[in-house]
Amino acid sequence: MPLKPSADGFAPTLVRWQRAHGRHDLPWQQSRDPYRVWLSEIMLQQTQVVRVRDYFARFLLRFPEVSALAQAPLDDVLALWSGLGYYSRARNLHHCAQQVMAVHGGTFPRTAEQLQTLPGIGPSTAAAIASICFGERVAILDGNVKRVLTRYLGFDTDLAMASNERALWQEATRLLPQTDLAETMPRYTQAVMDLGATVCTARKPACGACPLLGACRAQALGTPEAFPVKTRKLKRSAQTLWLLWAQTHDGAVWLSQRPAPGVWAGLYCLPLFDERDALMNCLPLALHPQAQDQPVIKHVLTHKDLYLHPVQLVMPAGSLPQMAGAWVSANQWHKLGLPAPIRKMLSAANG
DNA sequence: TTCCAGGAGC
DNA sequence: GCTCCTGGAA
Repeated sequence: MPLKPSADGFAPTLVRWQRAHGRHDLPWQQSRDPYRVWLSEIMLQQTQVVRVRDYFARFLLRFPEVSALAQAPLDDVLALWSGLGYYSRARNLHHCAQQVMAVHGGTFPRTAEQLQTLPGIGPSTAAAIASICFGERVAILDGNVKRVLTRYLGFDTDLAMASNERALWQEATRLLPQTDLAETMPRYTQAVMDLGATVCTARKPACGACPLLGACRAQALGTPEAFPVKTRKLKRSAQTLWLLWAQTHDGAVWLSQRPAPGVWAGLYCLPLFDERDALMNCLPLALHPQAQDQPVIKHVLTHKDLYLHPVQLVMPAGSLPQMAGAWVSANQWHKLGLPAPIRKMLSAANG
């Protein structure tokens, strides 16, 4: 008997499907320890599973529990996070660990409502932790789930409007399991994430392998890829930045820490300038002939194209007193938190 | 080369 | 409503 796009049968179908066809081998699935689930959920925000695996393992090795993370210097956390992107997540992660220690006595709160008060934990992440670890009946609504639900329901209003997003959240709550919550909620939450990641994909969804086949509105319409509907007014601007790439003969580079708000906040970076003149004005005149413009690197952010112009300068050791920063030896900068394009550029030049 | 997925904070 | 990053797919 085919399902109707109603609440009946939706959750049980997904729970059964998860048992047989969901993912069970992810490292953070081996326990319902809130620390591990929290750590993985923060890393999985805006980031694919394949990229998270190694970072998760390294973090857990270095910080086996929340107290270790709370005690670590922020620089260590950023260094370990380097390359994963969206560095405010790392700063919030650290801040959250400290708050769990200071405010909650080292134990994560057990409800989504309380979890949401912690830094870096929004409504969806709070629901993920509360449902997986504590069986609370709360709905996650990340990108995967929006896709699954809008397709299943044929939900075709614009999610860019807050009222429509709220309506979808209500639908998500209506579709949750009704019974045996301690047992079904963790598996249901995992099921919608798994279905969105492996079957109900953004492009070329594998409708033939979907347990909701026959009940899904979008599949019946033949236009699954038309969901979810979200108008975006993304105007991407361009910005040129000049990088002072000062290097000694033995491979040390001049690095300074990025200020708190803005791109790459808290990371170590080559000094950045808006204009080439501003960069050159920070150098002694005698060094100007040594300056060599390197090929432009294009680095794309969500809504900004960065054009990075490195100006390389090999010079004797000695300080560059006109600007903040320090010489960092090749052994040391490898271990620092660096933006991905900077790390890549330095590594290509120095092996 | 361009396009795109992916939540929280402010 | 705007800001934040990256790598893989098209």
